[in-house]
Amino acid sequence: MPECLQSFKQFHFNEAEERELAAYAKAIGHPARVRLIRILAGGGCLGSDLVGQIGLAQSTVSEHLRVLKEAGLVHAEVQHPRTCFSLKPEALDRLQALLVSMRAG
Amino acid sequence: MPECLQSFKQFHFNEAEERELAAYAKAIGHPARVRLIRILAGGGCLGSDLVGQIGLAQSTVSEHLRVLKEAGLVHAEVQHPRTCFSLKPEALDRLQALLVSMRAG
DNA sequence: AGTATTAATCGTCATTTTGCGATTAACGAT
DNA sequence: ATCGTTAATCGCAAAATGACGATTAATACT
Repeated sequence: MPECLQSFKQFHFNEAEERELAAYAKAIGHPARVRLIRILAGGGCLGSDLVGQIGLAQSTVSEHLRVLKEAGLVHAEVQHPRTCFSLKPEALDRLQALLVSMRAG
Repeated sequence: MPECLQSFKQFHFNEAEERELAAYAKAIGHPARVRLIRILAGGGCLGSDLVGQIGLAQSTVSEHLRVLKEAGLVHAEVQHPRTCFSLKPEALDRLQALLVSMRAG
């Protein structure tokens, strides 16, 4: 079915957006991080019951959370001994928008 | 703003879907692959003008295409000396649906 | 049979990622 | 001042990824 005859087409690449989308996707690209997002999407946040919910060591969960924070998907609010993690919905909105625009371009 | 008091909530994880979403995201999680998808979304397919469009070696582009194929995002149809690559829109539909359900769960 | 073209594969190297245990830092409570 | 609790960080090992040049495979055309 594919026509294969658009070799000549001009593409206007938005390199910044491409990197932005890739960064979001990369952050989500691990089952443990998908699960973390799933949990955090299910309402506010929790300390590190996250560690309990996922079958991984505390340091490993912390690292995954770091990745998510670095990508801007998750926010951390320190509260005394524990920290409160929460999703940043705007980031997921943005990701979805980037996905759409990638297809429609 | 986050309430941080849902430690007790029960989560029904769909591990298969989590891995599925992570796999899609991981495949997209590289700028070169985002660009490949962008190009392929812009109509049918092309041989390896792809190599020209992206500033990478032929073997590298081939590897990125392999990743995209393995993730089910791209289809390859061999035509004599050259191969015709095309997007699989169902896969992107599925990815978007998984993203939505991850947020709403 | 021999040539040209194109994608895939191989081998290699450097870098990054994943995971763990152990340690550290912060800070409220005793 | 000491004790708990919790998250972050430090090393470290194993594995995966990204990139390249070189080689191979497949197949139309001479």
